[in-house]
Amino acid sequence: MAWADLILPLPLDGVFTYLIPGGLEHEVLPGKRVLVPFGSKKIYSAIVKKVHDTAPVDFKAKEILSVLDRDPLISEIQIKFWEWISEYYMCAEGEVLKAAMPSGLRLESETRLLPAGEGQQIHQINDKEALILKMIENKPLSTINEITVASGGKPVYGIVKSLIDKNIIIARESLKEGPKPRKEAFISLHPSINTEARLHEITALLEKAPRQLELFLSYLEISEYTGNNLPAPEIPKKKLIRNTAGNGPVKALIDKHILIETSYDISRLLPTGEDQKEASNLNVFQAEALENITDLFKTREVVLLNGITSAGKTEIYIHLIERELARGRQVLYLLPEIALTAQIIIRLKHIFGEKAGVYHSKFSDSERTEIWNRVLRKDENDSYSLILGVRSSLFLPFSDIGLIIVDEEHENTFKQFDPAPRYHARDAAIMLASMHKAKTLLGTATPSVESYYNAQSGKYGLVNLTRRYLDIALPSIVIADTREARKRKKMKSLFTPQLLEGIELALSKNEQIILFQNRRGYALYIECSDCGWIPVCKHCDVSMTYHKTVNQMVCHYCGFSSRPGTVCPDCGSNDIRTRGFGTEKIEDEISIFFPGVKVGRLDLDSVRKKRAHERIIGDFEAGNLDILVGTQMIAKGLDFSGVSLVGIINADNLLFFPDFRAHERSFQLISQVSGRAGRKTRQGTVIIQTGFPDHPVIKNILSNNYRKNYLEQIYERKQFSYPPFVRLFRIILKDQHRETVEKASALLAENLRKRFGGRVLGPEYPLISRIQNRYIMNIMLKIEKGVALPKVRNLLRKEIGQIRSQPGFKTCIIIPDVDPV
DNA sequence: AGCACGCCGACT
DNA sequence: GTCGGCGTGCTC
Repeated sequence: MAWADLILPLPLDGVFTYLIPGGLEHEVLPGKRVLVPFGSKKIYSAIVKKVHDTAPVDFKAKEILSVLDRDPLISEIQIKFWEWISEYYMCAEGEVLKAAMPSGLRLESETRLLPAGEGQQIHQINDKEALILKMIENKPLSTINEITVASGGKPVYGIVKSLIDKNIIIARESLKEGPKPRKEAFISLHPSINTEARLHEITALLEKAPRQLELFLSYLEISEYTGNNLPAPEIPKKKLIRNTAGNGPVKALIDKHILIETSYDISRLLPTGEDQKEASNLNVFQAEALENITDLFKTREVVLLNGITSAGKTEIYIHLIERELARGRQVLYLLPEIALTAQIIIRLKHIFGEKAGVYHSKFSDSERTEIWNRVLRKDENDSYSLILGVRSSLFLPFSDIGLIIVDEEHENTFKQFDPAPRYHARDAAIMLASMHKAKTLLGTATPSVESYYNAQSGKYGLVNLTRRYLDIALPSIVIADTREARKRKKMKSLFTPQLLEGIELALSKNEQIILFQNRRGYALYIECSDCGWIPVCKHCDVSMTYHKTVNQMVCHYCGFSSRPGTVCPDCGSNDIRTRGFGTEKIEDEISIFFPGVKVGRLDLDSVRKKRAHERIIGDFEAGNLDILVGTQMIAKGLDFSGVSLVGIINADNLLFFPDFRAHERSFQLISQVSGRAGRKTRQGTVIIQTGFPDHPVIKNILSNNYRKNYLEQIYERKQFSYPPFVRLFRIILKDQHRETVEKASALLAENLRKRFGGRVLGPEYPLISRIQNRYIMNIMLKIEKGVALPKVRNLLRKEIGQIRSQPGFKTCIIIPDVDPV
């Protein structure tokens, strides 16, 4: 056993074999991190995948420099899961590693070096080693990179390694490393001060130190402590010193043993124990659904819970989670980014307290590392056994999952697109669950066609929950025909008379309104009305969206922005107008039609700033806003009791989006948004503006008929060979030169057709044919059921490799995207 | 990905 | 004459 196959955090296929140096034989184990040299300069920390005794034949293995962990950091199941993701989604295992681990745990050439410290034997060291050692002694915690630079750019790892071997220096070990959790200081009274008499004594004692006295009294006031032999409450230090100058008095009182200061991890201070609530009792329909789920889990790995909005799915989840935790197993509750809101977090935190951890993309790396560690340390008192997280929380180091809940299962944001691995969190969750011998529950009001199909075919269990919690009436839906209104010249800007009346009525009754528009920005574009010139992004092939508040035109694909001129650069005309409309413009128009009304906006632009999202939602909840204008962000997981009207400004740009999922998505989105209307007591109203009131999807929405919509969709999918009847592979080609992508795509498509025939579609330019100066072409592969997928993948890999190896195509980026959404 | 090597154009 | 551009090959 002398070699180790390693996964390096690089987008390179396969593993890399390194020699295990003498002395490390028993330390190099699967799942541990090791430090290795790679290429001429770099040092990476890699994960050991396998240890073996097969000598490599066609290359000379380098040696592992050091082992970073005492115990494996990655379990066997995780390695298997990474392997599956990389195989299924056709990416390198290194790319999975990068997505899976917080970068804090992935030290690269940033590895810090330390002198080994006292009591070391004196070894013989040569001049070079002495020099490096000196550097490390002078500046402990230097990185390998820094030392390389300091020694004139010459590779130093050999020297570093021999110093590590001689135990003269050490690479900082994982056990000591990692970011410190953020702490918050709390102030309490010294335990000896616990009677009213003592309090009086202290007050007298502090007579001559007015500032300290003031502080002491202010503690008593805030904490409402009166001394009755009870322990004094801890209050946040921030709160105590808010009105005092500086830290001096606090320190003085601590020195006098009057106050004591304690620090806690901030993450433990999120809503916890004190107001912990019980899960509420289930109504008869929920109880029945719960029982059905339990029953189906006896025979199925996956159950789809199709529960309409407001049916109380979360309550059912809570009961299932409680049961699983009681069995000592872990639970993962996955939500799409936009649905993971404060509302749901607080609710679950109240019930599960410190057992529940939240994993969100907005967390800093140190917070992620902290969560990682708390999942890893199962069964310790600060460990998390329930994780509430976004798709990447699939990669947390669970050791024994009992249940994975995928809420809002139909959301396409569960599919990662940008960097590899391009995985679908719902599908990956099902795989992960099976590796843990756990069950998966998919929950949604509007199942994806794929999942519902699986439920119909018996592959998944299906549980319906059709009764709204407390029997709240469904909102009444009004279709406002924009074409008709336009014909009669009744349209006022973007609004039909129905919508304007609806808004007015709601406002008069002091009720709140949500307006949904699927586009952000002010205008979709600016146009010269004389020559038709439209400004386009100079890096991408899209027209620029005009944002009025900043007077900028912004490209929503690459973020490039520029200031619009007042004259057309093409023809010199100064008749430049805005066309189309986004959320910003609606916000603007509302204040014209309804002066004095308070309007808020919730879209990607308005929530860029940290906490802006919470602030806007909070304002709306508190009734400080009358109208909330937003994109799909408003559709998810929010529960506003004061809303009586939901307006959908333009359903048509959803319905006619050129994609085979457009109808499915329209139904889902409009249902979700509608669900925001009139939740608690009153019946709400939804007004949908469309030019096509007879469109089948609109009809299905009117009759609230998910099933009919599904049947229409599944029929189309079958007719035109789309998932779930076929499996899609999209191959994306990108290059800076139009000609290169076109030639490479044409050749790849031609070669693929030789193997797959008519299953190959394209190449085609996508809707946006150039992004960030790269031209893009897509080839689609439709593989019918029953064809062996590993074979397909191998052929695809081979053909892609074949194109990549040709001179002239070397610069072309070729990316397979499996099960694209 | 990141780095070295090597081959061509515009510069001190 | 050389500096630096990118196209290409390689990394255990």
